[in-house]
Amino acid sequence: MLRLTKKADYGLMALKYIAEHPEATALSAKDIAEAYHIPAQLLAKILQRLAKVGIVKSHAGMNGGYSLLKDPRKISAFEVIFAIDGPLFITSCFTHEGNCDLTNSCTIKEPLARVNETISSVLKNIHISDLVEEGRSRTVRELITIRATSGEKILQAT
Amino acid sequence: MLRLTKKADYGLMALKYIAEHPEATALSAKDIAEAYHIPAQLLAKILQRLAKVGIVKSHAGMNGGYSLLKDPRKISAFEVIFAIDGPLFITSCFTHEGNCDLTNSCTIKEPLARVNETISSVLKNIHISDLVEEGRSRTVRELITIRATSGEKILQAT
DNA sequence: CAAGTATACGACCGCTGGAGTCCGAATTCA
DNA sequence: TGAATTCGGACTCCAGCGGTCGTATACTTG
Repeated sequence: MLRLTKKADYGLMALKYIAEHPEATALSAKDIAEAYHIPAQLLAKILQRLAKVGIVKSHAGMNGGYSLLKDPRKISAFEVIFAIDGPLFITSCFTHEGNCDLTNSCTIKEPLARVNETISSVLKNIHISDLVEEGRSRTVRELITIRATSGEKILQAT
Repeated sequence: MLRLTKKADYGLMALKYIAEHPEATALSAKDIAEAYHIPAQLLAKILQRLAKVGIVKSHAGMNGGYSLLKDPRKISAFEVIFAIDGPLFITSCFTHEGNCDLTNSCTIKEPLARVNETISSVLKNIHISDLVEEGRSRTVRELITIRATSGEKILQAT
């Protein structure tokens, strides 16, 4: 019902991969792409965008590639997705300032904006350092249960 | 970054409208569409799908239309969106059973599935009765702050 | 310096899926 | 019977995603 673009997916995967290899000074887009079996050219464009935002640094030339510019614990999934896909909101007619062509008729927008904010905060609280850790330890199950109860708390507020 | 389809939007708006007019035995798709300035034919198809699932009842013939079949407090935004858009997940390669073509390479999927669950639970806890109320009273601001703190709780768990 | 490797970036394209339309049939009320 | 309405399939239109290509540029190494 809600879809994340493949580009954002690839971006997160690539960042995770780089974070997992701190010993390498730079990893080429080609190498990362081969590791995940995704098109190299596409991944390169994604990494370029991440470089523009300052999440990643690019090294041209031989033995070049990309390296993290920020602490993995400081890179949230939100900013990655934002950098790649741009600002898209859950409600179709929601701009940065929340304008709607039919302000009076779209009374649904307010509660949906709340949902939008919830999703944003969740994504902001997930960092690529989390992705690296979860690949090894099995804390995922616990987190899911925690997540479920917190969801109920939101309900009770209504 | 995450988009809800217009159809789902329209469906929620229509259900809210019907819930706001309990005195009417049946509201035609045309009437609802005109109230919100949305294409009537499209809304009709949306309501048909909601009728199939049992959320709404259809009355053919003159003075026909649609009426709620369930208590507005028992209709969650989740089931409405699910009925209209079908099962779409945040990760592109996530089926009902969670299969992925590259199981080993897509290590990102687990944490994203958690996000997916979070969104689901939030949507399950929003009912169209909430939409009706929020259109009048100003409880939205409070709810947003509550939501923000609960998001932080999810963070702390990591 | 020259060759080779990598990023940088814009142009391009196929295609899926969302948004919306059209039309004929069935149903019901006046 | 006729008007209003739902029902449902088929259809068009088009934006945007996913992906490719080609060229320019930057850097490293021999």
